[in-house]
Amino acid sequence: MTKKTTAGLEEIARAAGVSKMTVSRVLRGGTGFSEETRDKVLREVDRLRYVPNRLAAAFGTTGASTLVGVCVPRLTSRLFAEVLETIDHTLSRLGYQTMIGSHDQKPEAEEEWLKSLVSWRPAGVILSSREHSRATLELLQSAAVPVVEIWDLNTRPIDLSVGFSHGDCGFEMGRFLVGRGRQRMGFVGALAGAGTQGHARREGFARALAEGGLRLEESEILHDRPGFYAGYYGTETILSRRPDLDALYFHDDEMAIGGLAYCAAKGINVPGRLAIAGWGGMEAASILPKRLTTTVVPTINLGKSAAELLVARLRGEPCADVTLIATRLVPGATA
Amino acid sequence: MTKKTTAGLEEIARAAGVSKMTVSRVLRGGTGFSEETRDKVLREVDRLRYVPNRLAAAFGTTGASTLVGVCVPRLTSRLFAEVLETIDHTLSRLGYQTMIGSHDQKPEAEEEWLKSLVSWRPAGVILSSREHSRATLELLQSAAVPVVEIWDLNTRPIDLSVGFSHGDCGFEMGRFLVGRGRQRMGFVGALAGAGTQGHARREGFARALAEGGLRLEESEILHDRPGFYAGYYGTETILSRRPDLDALYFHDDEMAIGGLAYCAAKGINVPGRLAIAGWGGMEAASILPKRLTTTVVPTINLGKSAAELLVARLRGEPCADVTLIATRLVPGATA
DNA sequence: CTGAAAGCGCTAACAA
DNA sequence: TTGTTAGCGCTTTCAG
Repeated sequence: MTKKTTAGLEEIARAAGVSKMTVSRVLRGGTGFSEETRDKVLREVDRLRYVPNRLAAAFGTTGASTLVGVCVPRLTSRLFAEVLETIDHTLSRLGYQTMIGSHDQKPEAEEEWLKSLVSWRPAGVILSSREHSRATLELLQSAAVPVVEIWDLNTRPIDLSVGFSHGDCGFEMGRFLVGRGRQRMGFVGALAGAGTQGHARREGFARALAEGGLRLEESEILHDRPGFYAGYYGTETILSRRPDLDALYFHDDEMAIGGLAYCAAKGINVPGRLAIAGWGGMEAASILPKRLTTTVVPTINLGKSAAELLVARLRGEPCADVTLIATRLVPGATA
Repeated sequence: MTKKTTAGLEEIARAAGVSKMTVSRVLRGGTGFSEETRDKVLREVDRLRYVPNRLAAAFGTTGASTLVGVCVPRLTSRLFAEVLETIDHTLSRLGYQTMIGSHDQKPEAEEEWLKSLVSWRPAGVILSSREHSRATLELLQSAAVPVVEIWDLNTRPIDLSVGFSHGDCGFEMGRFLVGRGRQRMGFVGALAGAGTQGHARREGFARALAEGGLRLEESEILHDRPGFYAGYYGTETILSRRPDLDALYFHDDEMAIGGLAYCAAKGINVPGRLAIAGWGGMEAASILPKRLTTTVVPTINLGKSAAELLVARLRGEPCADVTLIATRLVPGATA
């Protein structure tokens, strides 16, 4: 029963009256064969419906597969989904294939995923968490594979880094709200499964307030995933403690929209009595009754850069170690 | 320079004083070795930081890799992201790894992805589109690989199908609105990149109206992606043509929320003057000022079932060809 | 319970 | 321009 199911190089070679090597060369579009041979080979490839076996190819050339592992916090996070989709498109256009993983902010999960990935001898790895376990670092080291760290810019990357500074996002928004004359500001965040460095934004935000002679009056960090619910209830909680706040900076847009929903439900005037600012730039943010003041993250640009840089590195082309992707504060009608 | 970079079975075998085969057997947890041998081997595996080479394993056993290809319309579609995430988790827990793809509703894109996938000799494939190109079908056939079609239930599947009926979703919502006494209903949809069989829901919806002695008065199908914007403008357009409509059924929740935003902006009373119903069950739908009337799709359940069925099939266990996943109409405050 | 031999389909290196 | 040889690291098969 060791019958072969599909035609291999061997069959094509025989049918075309050449050797396997010649077929291989033609298929990989190199040089070293005549026009005539090429046509003959391609004809047979087509006729016999040859499907290459990349498993064999990758295996045969120890350490030159076209598999790329990409690990994000969650596939269901809108921003990361955009990044992932862009990476996948870009990579496949360049002849690589993506193996995904998600770590949900747990370094052990990333580690376990990587362990499994490395056994496929990938050509490269794209990681999106800031913290890596010791074992992860060792694995990466011994796998001797290019690594791109994305999202949160790492100025001393393992290898390559593409991203932006969350602290700067927060700082910029803080300065913006100070400029708008807000006096008593609060932050509503979420701990679990954030993956978005909300705390760094909060700190940058606080720094900007301090620079403006103010302070971050109150923070409400939910032990929950960021989302509409969390934003709604977080707003309720923080306002019950400090009804005098006149501005709220949220972990992200979904939470900010939850906050807006709370205000709408309770008749709190936005931005008259309370300013609301989000982060991330989701589509909804720009259409909801009042366009949300937020920071737009260019996910497409980020994903494309990450994928292209990885491939450049793989091809031995020179490439920048650290690539900053600019975010953009977009003032809306809520702050 | 043909130096090996990592330890292989060979090295472990030598270090443990046994043969490669014994190491292989121990590692795969089969039988045919003593306690003592196993401990010795595992100790060396650990000490030498052995990383198996799955490329070699998959290659060596022609047609038995642990790769599973999953193709969805878009990674950025919330519902599909949930399905994909669940599939990925389930598969990796069962020892398989996911290779993703997205086709953006274009059969050729699915075909191209599949062509590339098949060259990795995957153990199985999960597809989410209803239409497949002729070449796709042929490839699937000749790859002789289990196929699970998800999302839109296919009652005559290529192999296995897991999903629900979009027509039934629409029908159920139609009957619900008729029951609520609505008289003049419209549908707001979107064509591009839907991947969600919106037209099937629309038809089911219209059928229910007909059954109630009514008809679908007006449809506005945008040549755009479904989303907040599309919902907003679609509502504006359909109401400008038919200001007398008293209920609107939307392609999905995002569009419905866009519609709600339009009503809020124009002071249209919901549901007093206009009822609004969505589809999909996004989180936001249940918190926005008024909880949206919608149909909840159990994405987790769907993804889990699909992955488990595929694995059952791979293991030769008996499994149902067609698995219906029940959706649930959740009445809110908008209809 | 353990081992030796063969081979999966391809590509690198060398010949011709 | 083309062909030959060897081997990637593992598993299957068969023999101890």
